[in-house]
Amino acid sequence: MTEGWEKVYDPKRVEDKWYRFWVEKGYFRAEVDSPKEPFSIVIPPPNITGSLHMGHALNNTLQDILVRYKRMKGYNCLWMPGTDHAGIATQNVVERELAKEGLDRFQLGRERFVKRIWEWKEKYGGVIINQLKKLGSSCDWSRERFTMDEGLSRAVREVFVRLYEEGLIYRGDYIINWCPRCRTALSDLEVDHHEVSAHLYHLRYPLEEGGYIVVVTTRPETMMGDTAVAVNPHDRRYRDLIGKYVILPVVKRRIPIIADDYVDPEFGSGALKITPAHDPYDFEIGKRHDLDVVKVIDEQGRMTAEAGPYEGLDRFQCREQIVEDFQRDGTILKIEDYRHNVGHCYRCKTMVEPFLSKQWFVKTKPLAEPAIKAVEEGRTRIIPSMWQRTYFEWMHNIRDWCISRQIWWGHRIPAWYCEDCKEVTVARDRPDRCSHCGSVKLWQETDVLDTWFSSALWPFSTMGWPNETTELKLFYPTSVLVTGFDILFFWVARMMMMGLKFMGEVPFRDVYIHALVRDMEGQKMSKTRGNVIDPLVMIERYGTDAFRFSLAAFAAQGRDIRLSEERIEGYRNFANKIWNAARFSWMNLQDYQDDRKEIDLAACSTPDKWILARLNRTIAEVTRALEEYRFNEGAQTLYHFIWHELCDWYLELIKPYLYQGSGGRRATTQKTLVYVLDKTLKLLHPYMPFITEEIWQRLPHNGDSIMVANYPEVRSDLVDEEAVKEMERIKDVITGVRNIRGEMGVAPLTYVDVILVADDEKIASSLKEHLRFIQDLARARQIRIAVKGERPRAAATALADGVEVFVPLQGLVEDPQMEHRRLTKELRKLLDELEITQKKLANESFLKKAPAEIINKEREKLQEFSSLKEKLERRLDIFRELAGGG
RNA sequence: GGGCGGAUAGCUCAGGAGGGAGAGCGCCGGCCUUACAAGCCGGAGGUCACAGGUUCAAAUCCUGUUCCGCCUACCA
Repeated sequence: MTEGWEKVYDPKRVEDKWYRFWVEKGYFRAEVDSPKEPFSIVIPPPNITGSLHMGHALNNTLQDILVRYKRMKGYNCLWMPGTDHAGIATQNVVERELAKEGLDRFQLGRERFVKRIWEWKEKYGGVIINQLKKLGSSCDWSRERFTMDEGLSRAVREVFVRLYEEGLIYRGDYIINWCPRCRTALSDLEVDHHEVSAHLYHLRYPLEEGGYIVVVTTRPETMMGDTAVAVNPHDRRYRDLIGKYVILPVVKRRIPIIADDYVDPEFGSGALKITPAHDPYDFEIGKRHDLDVVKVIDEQGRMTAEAGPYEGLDRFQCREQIVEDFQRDGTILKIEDYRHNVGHCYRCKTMVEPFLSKQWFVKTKPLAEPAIKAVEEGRTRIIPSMWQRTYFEWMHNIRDWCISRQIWWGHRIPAWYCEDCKEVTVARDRPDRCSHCGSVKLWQETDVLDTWFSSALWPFSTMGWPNETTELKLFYPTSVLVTGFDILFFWVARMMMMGLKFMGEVPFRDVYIHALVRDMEGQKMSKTRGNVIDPLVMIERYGTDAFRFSLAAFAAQGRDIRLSEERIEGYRNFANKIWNAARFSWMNLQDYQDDRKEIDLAACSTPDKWILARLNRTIAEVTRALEEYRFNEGAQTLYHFIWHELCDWYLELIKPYLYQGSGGRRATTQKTLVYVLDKTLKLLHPYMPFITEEIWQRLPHNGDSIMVANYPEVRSDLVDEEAVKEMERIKDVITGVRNIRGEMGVAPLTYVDVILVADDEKIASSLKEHLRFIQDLARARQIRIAVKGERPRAAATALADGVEVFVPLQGLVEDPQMEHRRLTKELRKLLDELEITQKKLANESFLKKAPAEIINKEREKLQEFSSLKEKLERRLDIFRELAGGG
């Protein structure tokens, strides 16, 4: 009888099946020759080293919801998938692998090492893609891209050359962030600052003419690189010393005392040691004062020959050693505890070293301006809008972007150096001769580009740029970018700059910034904290649909998500609820015949009309929510409609019609049921793709797949407000009786009698018409209906709109206290509300200034409350009488 | 130092273009009522952080305070 309809929904049996089906049917594919309006999203490409974490899961769930929704809405959808080569991260992974074999990349050499990474990529790089599929992502996999593809690499070279030719890429000596472990430069963004415990060392630097000056530093190991001591020009203490010399301890170098406004006289001793090679601001000061630059730390974080006796020591060992030595010889006057922020490599957590070296930079200001303007003018919207501020803040203070990396995995910079004239030739392809002297002795730059350089081109490079492709014409600018705020600067801002520069148009119309997923304590999930919840485990445990729905339900705008497994469990139950509602429907649709006709509202029962009205409200709400990226509101609306309206009420109400309704009534009910289920499943499909497809296919339906069916539209012609009001009254009566039963301890199986006293004939006849529902759902046997008739004395009371509900109960005469207490409680609540309303209406300025609509509403409330109050008090009198013995 | 966000039921959080406080989970009471015990019915529980202000009306708007969180920054 219920073949294949187990009592408990089993996601495992259906998910892979439908995913394969969709792929085989080609539903995920975008069309290049379609008249349909385009809708496009490029995926934030996950790193090839990555495996699916909560961030990916949320990010891709939201994208998939949007794409599935738009696809059903009739758009020609392109969801462009792909992966990122993740330069440093990937190189690190493969280096670790080598280390296990006792090798390092230098032993292998560049070529073999890069080959080794490609091999690794072929083997493991697709892991995350399969995980995305597991999540149900409906990307156009036939277009999958990789940032080191031939096509994308060509785009990278093209952009590099053009920027270079325009003078927007330059090469020069600057202080950059250097990771001594990765042995590469990092951009400012790739440095994580966090507070560490350290010390402030007060060092005594002897003056040439005798005496000394005290400088304060956190990094005594850099002192051999000092080339000046700076003081504030207005600092009286040192005014006389300006222009004098200090003899640097250890290396005995003679260095000047200079004056610079940068020095804060309030801090420390007011004298600052200047190490131009190892501090970004010292470097600036050095330039201003034309100071020497002495490097004392090398690219591996070890002391150089300039460090004299400390040569060869690691920078931290050197600090220990020098502190020990200086304590012994009295150079250190004082050591204070000190907490300050220090930069760390975002990939390997090593403390970064400000390091002077020759690097390639992008001049960002000219690129940032149009990107700022585009957002100001609303050509790109950032949602929620609070992130706009952050975007502007960063864009206005943008600094040049260091794009060269001293690693081997990545796009090698297309610049060639001439051995003869030492000049640089930048070209799309390897040049035959030096563009300056014509020499053929050329060697290519060994540095590669920052990974984010290629991802900045992603929205157009994936569509075939620099060729003028149909894809670009159709799908650029993309409709929306969905991403986390953590890469707003890294990625979004740079895509804006590059998109505007090379496409002359913004890369996306909307940017939807979603929250970060945290654990239940609000901590960022991380492997080191051990608080990671693995999405794949959640999928395994609760099913993809429940998991996706949870993420969407959590995704309120502008707030972080604290994921709790209990909530996921709750939505697993929701999936099961839907399954069982479908199961029930299926059982009652065995003889259903699709007459292919429109719903005839006139032929519908009141519950039918009610659910149709509620359905339409739901369609409107969910559609609005999705259009506004309010995923959680859509989820909430669906949850409430399906569980608390469709299941709790409608399915219960129609049981009598389905079980023993006469032919016509049963058929109409079936028709409405099929209609409502069909629309509901479609509404839900973007959130829960698998279970909706499974059920939809099992129930009467038209079409091959729910994922290419039309998304429901509001049908106001199917909304009958009168019927809704009528139904709500019946529901209130039922709830009233249930409440009495519950409160008075009537056993669930016991039938009660009910007396309904209606305010007027119309209400009475409506009640009469729907008697059956009250009998069934309130478990009432006899129901008497009267208009303003005599109220029974020994009966419990409930009130609904236009009707008083009485349930005569044995024992009420003997123990009237119970009902008295119940009514008193009701009355107390009512009186509070009544008082508020009365006060408002007694207030003259309210009557004068409030809109008529509100005043009317208050008046209606007053009427309603007064009438209820009267009724309640009348009942209370009776029970006071009974309690008091007359 | 600058910027941003949060503070609502025991817990996790919605809501908020100002007009009768919501959900899930948890809790209490009762039910295996033939779709579902991953369920059904009923119930309790909130001075919407604190102090001012605007308004006829503030959880919602404004100002300040406190406490949390995040981003950003060259005070050695």
